[in-house]
Amino acid sequence: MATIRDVAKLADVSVSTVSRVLNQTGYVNEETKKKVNRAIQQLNYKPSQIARGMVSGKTNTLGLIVPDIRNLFFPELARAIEDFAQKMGYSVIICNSDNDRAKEDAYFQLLQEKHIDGVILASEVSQSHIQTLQERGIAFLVIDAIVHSPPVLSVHTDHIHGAYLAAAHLIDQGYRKIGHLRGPFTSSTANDRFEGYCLALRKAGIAYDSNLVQIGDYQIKSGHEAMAKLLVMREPPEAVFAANDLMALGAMEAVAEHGLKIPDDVAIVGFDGLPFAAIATPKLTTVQQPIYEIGTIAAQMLIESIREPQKEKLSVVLQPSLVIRDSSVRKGGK
Amino acid sequence: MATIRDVAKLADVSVSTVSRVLNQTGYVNEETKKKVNRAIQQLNYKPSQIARGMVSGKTNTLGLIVPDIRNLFFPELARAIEDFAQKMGYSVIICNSDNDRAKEDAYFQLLQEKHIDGVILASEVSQSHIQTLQERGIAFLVIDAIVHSPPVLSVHTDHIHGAYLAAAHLIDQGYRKIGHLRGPFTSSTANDRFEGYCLALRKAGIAYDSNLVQIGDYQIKSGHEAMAKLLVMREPPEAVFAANDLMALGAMEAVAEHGLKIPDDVAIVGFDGLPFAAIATPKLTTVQQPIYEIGTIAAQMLIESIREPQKEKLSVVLQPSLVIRDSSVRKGGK
DNA sequence: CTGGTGCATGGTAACGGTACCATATTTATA
DNA sequence: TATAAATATGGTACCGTTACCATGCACCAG
Repeated sequence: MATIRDVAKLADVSVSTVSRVLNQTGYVNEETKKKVNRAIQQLNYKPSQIARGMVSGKTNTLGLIVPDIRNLFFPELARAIEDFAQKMGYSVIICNSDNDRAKEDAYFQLLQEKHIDGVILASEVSQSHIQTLQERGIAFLVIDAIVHSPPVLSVHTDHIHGAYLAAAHLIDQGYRKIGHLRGPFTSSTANDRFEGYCLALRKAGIAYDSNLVQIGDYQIKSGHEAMAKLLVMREPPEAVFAANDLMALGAMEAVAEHGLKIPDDVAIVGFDGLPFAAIATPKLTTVQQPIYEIGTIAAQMLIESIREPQKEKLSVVLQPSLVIRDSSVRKGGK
Repeated sequence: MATIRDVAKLADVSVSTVSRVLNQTGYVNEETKKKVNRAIQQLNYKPSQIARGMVSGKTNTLGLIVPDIRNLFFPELARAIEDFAQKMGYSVIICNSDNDRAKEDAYFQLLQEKHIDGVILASEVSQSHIQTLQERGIAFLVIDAIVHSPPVLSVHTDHIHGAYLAAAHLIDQGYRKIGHLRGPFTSSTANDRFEGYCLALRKAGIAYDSNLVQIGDYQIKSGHEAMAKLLVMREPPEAVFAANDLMALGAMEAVAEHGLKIPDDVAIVGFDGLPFAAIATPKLTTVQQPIYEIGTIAAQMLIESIREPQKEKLSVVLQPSLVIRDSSVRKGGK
């Protein structure tokens, strides 16, 4: 690999001059500039980002920590982040944490050793890792997570409002006995979505019935099981709001197994707006999260914060929207 | 950030000694080692991978070029690669090429500037990029692609055999008039799958009928359109082998729109074995690619090749398997 | 007693850039 | 015409490591 010194020699100038041409700083004569560029071309010279990083302390690299890139929410998010980052001259290293403390620790070690400029945390966040980042002065941003310490960059969806829209839609369709398949108590999004569900009921004057709320873990199987429990009740709900699309899908399977029809016997609404919701049978009504937008904004805010560290740490909330499809609308009306 | 000099000063030894402790090279007295480790702990010192890269020319970083991480095949692949890489001390930078030449060029520029140790190409590969990598001495491996130049590391699925399994299965079910929704001519996997389809027909003594073969682009919509064309024929096929699961899904939609039932009126088989195939309605019979395994083997081979560049460049072929579900099996038999 | 060998440690030149200072030379300004 | 300002270029320390060489000491064999 050619170095800046090779270029300097070939162009018969000093390394300083080459550096100036490269970075467009200081004064360089037009003729000289051409000479240098010719040499660069000729040697197919590419400045080493490692050496640059050595001097500047910057690597133009971001870390993205997700639980598992295979979870359908994350490829879309990763794509958005990568798109924006690439446009701004950053590359993205992906880290699958599995929400596992040991793995996270290993990644944090790595990100520090590699002098990553910033991190997007789309996984669960532990207080101690946040602290590490703050102490080390590494820029970071959390997605959909609650952080108790001082102001921190964050982006989230308004899960409460989204869940409210979902439940209100079912109420609007005439249902009164509405079940909810909620996510784990440890998940703030699950708690928010549950809250939105309660809010809609309260607003409609419907009494909360804890028997209608089942707990799952955001996976298909748990949705299946939770729904099965509801279906064996003496008076099962006629409509169910699942806390995410995966659980909604599991619920749909359970309903089919019980020989019931969606939406005629049971209406179902999901949450997330993953692509498969549109192609499920029947097509799933769901609360659409603006995933790509979340990713873009996250990347944008993070990069801004890297470039102007003293700037105020903002928190952005995005609104989801209800996408009404077949799974929640009876053909002949209620 | 503490440097090796800070550690040396605190431990009252030379940087050489600290370096020796860090890398476990040369002689270091037990006592001294302890003293140094204590200093490292105390300062929370992490050796800079940038500085190390500066000296060694290695970055312990891999590039993964995919068309689009949102294509369901790739998250699984990426996860496998990342898992193995992480275990071996490498990080992975993802690049979405969109099979776009300009974007690929930009990434290649980047990977060179960042001194990436190796690249996995799961996107289309241009001859000139291969050449660049070879000239620069950057290790690389291609997945599911044909490379015409000298031996190159590669992993692929036996698409011909997989497609053969799919078509043979339909023949086995008693179908004789079997359609095929193929992928683009520019895709070697599409050509292979088409070949496997032809092979099965030939073996069963069924004449090839070009009217039964429609072309798509591996997306849902094209599967839908291609299937629609087949359904309006005077004598539409009773069974269709779609070149991937996405097109199979589109085909299923088209069948439903025509008021026909799967598998009673039309049997369908897909290819890839993506998660949603198992949860589609009806559940889709498909040729399962060992995606995670492909990724693991790819990462393993690439890292080996980085560490021993002179080693022979191997080509590994993995066998897919047919997963028979509801979309291709008539309840009462044919 | 001399010299080789194993152990332990230190000093310092790279690696490939950038930043900063020094030194012309030309041009504009008082 | 003297002097400042703008233009153009070169020299080199430094970023944080590692690799390599040098040095010193203890021990043992000849």
